[in-house]
Amino acid sequence: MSIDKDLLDNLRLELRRGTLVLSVLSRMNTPKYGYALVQSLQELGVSIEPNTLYPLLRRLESQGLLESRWETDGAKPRKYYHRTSNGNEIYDVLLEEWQQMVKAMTHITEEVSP
Amino acid sequence: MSIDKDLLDNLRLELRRGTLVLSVLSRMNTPKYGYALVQSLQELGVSIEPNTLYPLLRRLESQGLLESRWETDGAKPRKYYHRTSNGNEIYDVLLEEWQQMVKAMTHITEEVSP
DNA sequence: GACAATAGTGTGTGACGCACAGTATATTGT
DNA sequence: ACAATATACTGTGCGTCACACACTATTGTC
Repeated sequence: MSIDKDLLDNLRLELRRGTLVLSVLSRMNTPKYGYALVQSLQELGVSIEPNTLYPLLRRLESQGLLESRWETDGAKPRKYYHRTSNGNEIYDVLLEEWQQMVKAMTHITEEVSP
Repeated sequence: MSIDKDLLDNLRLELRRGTLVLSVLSRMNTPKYGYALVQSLQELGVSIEPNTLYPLLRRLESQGLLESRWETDGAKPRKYYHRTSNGNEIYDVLLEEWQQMVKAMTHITEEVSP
């Protein structure tokens, strides 16, 4: 029986929810702009489309975790984002949550069911 | 500045999506019924409400990953679930996905941003 | 001038954890 | 005997977000 690709893609997508926020916030201790962030996340093993990242950056800004400023000096205008102090706090707590979850998941998937 | 609890709860919930499927599937190599599963997941560090677990079990069955049968011998009728062969395959692949994700997340959150 | 790369915005959809509401029966406590 | 609690389950709607689709604009390369 072959695996249902649609179902697998769907489950994979559900696993990604939430972790993208953590990935992005982890990079934003120093200012970065969207296009370069796509590249550097890719290099670090987190594949994300521009169409997903730009709205995410804007949402995190509206939620008060990031703030932005335009750099228009160069050839192309770029919107730089960085974490706010609130974003720093939320990031720290979320990272802890993630680590607890990983421990729990490691424990439960290694425990043999009776 | 105090942390926005609502936002944190929301982000925490997003992190949970997907992992509950993995948690539940990990337990279903041997048949189990809903109420006991809530208890045993709780003991293994995965807190889940019955109102969340029962619909999840039914959804996984409709997706072909679990199948069920009623046990009506005892004092109370119980619906036992266990993984299908398709569910076994999906579980193995999803577990691998999760482990890749954990590695990527560990890498990216430990990497100091320039 | 055509095409690719760079850099961004706007909008709608599908899926799921959750909350709320509910049913039914057995067991325990008074 | 009756109330409270525990056990065991079903039904339904909502909020949220990663994604897909569509789009704009300018620079760089050939």
